[in-house]
Amino acid sequence: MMAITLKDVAAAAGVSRSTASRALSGSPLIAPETRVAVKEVADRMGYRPNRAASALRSKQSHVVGLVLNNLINASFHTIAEVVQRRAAAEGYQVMLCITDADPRREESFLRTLAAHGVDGLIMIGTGKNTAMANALLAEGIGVVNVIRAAAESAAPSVLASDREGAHAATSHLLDLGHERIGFIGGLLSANSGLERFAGYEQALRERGRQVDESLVERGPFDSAFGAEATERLLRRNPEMTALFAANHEAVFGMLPTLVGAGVVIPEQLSLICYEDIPWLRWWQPPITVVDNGAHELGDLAMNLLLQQIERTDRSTAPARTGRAGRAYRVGAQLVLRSSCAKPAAPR
Amino acid sequence: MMAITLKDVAAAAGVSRSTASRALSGSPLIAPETRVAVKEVADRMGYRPNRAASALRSKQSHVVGLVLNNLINASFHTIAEVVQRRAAAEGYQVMLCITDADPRREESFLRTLAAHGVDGLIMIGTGKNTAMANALLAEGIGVVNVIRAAAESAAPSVLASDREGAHAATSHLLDLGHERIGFIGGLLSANSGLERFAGYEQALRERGRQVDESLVERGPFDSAFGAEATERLLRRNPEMTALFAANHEAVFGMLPTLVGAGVVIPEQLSLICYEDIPWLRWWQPPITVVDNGAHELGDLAMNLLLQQIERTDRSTAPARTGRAGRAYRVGAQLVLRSSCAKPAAPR
DNA sequence: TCATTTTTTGGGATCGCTTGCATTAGGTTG
DNA sequence: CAACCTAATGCAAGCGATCCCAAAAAATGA
Repeated sequence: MMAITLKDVAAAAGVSRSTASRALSGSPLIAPETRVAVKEVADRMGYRPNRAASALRSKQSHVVGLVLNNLINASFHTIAEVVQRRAAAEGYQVMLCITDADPRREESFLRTLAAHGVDGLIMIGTGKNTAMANALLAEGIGVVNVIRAAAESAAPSVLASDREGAHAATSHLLDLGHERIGFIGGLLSANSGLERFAGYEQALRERGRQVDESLVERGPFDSAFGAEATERLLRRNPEMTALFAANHEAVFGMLPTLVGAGVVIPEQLSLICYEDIPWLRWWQPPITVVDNGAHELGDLAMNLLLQQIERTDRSTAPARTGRAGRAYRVGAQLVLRSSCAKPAAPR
Repeated sequence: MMAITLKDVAAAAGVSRSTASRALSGSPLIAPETRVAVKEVADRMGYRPNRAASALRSKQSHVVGLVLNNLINASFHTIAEVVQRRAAAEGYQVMLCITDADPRREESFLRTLAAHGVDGLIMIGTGKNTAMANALLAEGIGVVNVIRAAAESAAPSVLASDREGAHAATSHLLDLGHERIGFIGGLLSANSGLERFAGYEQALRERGRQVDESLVERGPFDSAFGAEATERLLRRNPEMTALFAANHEAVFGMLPTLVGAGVVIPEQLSLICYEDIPWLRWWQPPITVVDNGAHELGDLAMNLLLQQIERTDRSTAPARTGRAGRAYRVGAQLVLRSSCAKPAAPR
């Protein structure tokens, strides 16, 4: 069961292999009638070009790598979907790599992707393999960082606006007249955790207020923490009138706890969550959220990657080595729904 | 910036290309010392074998395809994660294909995957391209169906136990003494929708009861439908004491609606949901669910695929053509939590 | 020691495609 | 009509690995 090769098509069409190749790959130096004829024969025979051979010879695999922590997280699988869709639309396939944020696994994937000759890769990286990523870039492999980017990265980055998003959410609550606003966030070791807290702090400062650490809970990105943190905050701060959940995974634990504690939203507590997880829209009441723009992050990343690939395509010169990669920001959007109101007893 | 090739490694190690190749690919016919020496040189030089060349010559790409509807659905991205992890652990890369359940896109992906020379593929298919999938199988490309499988498929299938899961859930509610059990399900056009309804019906029948269509809501797999369906059921059936949500996406709309309507679980309504979405465990009260075993589905699928790949590896004979592929079932598990109780007023 | 077997290595063809260069066909111009 | 140019095609050389087959080296036995 030997597969049909270009040679077979050429023979059947009565042309040489070169001509057949040019006809199918859209080269301009070929007679239009020849092209049509060859294409027709190829179709009829069910010819499938051998990508491995093509990649070997032309140094173009039409494959891009996607390196990320996991697919459970909503932002991540949204990005993965967007990237895959755009890639497919442009004639590229996507190689999926899940790192669990482990630098060693990440490094191994980078090597493997390079071995597979990917034309480029998009990474939500750990920041620990920037040197290697830069080396790949210098070799002519496109690289785009998403969400996280080390300062030394020579590749362009698409970043979320964590600080701005948190700032907008906190400001909105302050505008409504809230004084005691709880904050459930990620660990300060995580970049997004740091930035969101900074946004919260900045908004308070701008109104001449200070962060009250008794209103702050920081922990891992998971539901169990969300549940515990919520309980602690409620117990410790009976006078808390608003809550900003900046740790998106914690929301899974937080909402049920609030319901269980009989807290009425927004009458007793105003609430804003980070990340627009679909079901938050269906909650009763619908929850106001900060949309971090996962869709746009993926889309822009793919655009930048395609740009790089096209560029290295035409000129063999590797794309701008040395210079630090430009950073693009995707805005965070405050999506107003019904979980926020004026505090019950405004001062 | 030419990459290091096997030739370079061989030269540096003072051996021939054949020897170097054998040393690195774990062939048994080579002196142990030579192997060590060559490996060391390769390491030191940062040699990365060119997979395209390797694939071209050896007909083994070490890439598998994964074809599925989307990554938003929890079962799907869980399966994707498991498959990717297992694949990576076994030295395979995963090419991700998102079809949106569109047969035309699916066909295009199958062609492309074949063109890329994948060693095998796992598909949550539409069932409309079985002929093509069978052809690929005959060509020696491994194929495994997941969740859905056409009868004519020659590839093995890993199926969920939708009917059994629904049967277990309904039986549990009947055991508790419930008489009027609502059903929110998927459209009968979807296979899982059909099967889950069948399980619900069968459980009722076994106790000598009939399906009351006024207790049944069927619709698309989305939150909006879940919200509306819940509202309709509550309005239409004040005497309904239990609810089985067999349409996992609908749950996002259903739960908030129940809360909004002030329905107390499980005192006023017992509830079971299909699919173990993480946050259902954190709900107040924690929701009893049917776990469809997404994790196991992915794991088993990958095992079967690897088996096929190994097999076609040794003997060139294509794996059992003609015969219909064997079907494996992954059991559904009723995970008891706190959302079910005896009906308030048992007869 | 020499013939014979076994183990290890090297030579070179080959996988299927792309691409630089040579060639031919067809058209234009002085 | 020769001379020349352009457009279309063909030839053949690789890309970097693998692997058959033969050669060399090492081990074994008589």
